[in-house]
Amino acid sequence: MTTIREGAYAARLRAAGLRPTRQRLALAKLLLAGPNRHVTAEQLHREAELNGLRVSLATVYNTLHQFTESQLMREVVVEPGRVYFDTNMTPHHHFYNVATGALTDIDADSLEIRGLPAPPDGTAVASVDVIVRVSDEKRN
Amino acid sequence: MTTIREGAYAARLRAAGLRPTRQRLALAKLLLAGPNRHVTAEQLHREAELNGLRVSLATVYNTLHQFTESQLMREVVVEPGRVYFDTNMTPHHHFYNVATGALTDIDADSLEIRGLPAPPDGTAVASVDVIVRVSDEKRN
DNA sequence: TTTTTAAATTAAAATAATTCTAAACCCCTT
DNA sequence: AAGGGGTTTAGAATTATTTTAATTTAAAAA
Repeated sequence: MTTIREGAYAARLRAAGLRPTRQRLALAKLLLAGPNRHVTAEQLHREAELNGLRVSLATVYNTLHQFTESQLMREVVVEPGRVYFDTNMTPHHHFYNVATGALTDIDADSLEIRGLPAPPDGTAVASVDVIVRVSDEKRN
Repeated sequence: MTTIREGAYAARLRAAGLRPTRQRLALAKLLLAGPNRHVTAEQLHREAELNGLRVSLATVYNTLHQFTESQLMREVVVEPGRVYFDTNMTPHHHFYNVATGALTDIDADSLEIRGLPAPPDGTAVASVDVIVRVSDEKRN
């Protein structure tokens, strides 16, 4: 027992095989406290600095990717050059507002996909991502 | 009747409001002759040069985007930094082999999506993209 | 506790994909 | 044949991300 008491986030990082460093802990708190979030690396970096954490953008990228590998988050690509990191790890899909960039979750349970053909020879399905692109309806 | 006879590709470009220039015609032939294709800008650029067309990468990008706007093609984003241009304009989805980068079409008619919730307030569904990620099954 | 070791962080440079710029060019009409 | 405006181009610029190499820090060993 080297440490008397260990925070819940430190424990989660350890469980994922990641050393609970200052910056990882701070980012984990920003990301994983409260409701699910969709953030870009740039957004999270700005947010961290606003909260007084001195952290480089490279570290934010590293950390987001490590969290993704460790299944603490997932990545969502909606457009060229637009990648979100998503803290919602339950199976789900997304609405993507092409005008505002806003992502909204769609619970996987509410969606049923039937008739999916067999995948190409020698391959197996790893995951299914549905992105429903939406736009402001006033238009037209 | 300014021109006696006009190639089929020139006519298609005109119909899309694009002047049938040498490079646009050549790229259109590469893309739209034969079966449907999934290409990156870089691939098409290399292919054009192999076929003796002197064309800059910027023009390939411009042309692919113009073709996309004109509904001659569509764009498919599968991963950060990986954009394919797809000549199949019938409604369809994709298998994406994460190991090889290969895209395979899934006819939209074969797929049925039920239970899609209402889109966020003030928005209307523009399109639905399904990407089924597959990997080599030998693994494991 | 101090030392050691390996991992993590950083600034800065590098890379990759794409877009912009401004000049040269060419398609089309007259 | 000539002129005008869209088109093409090389190269610079931009954006997003990754790498590098040096420094710092956390965890283990002494």
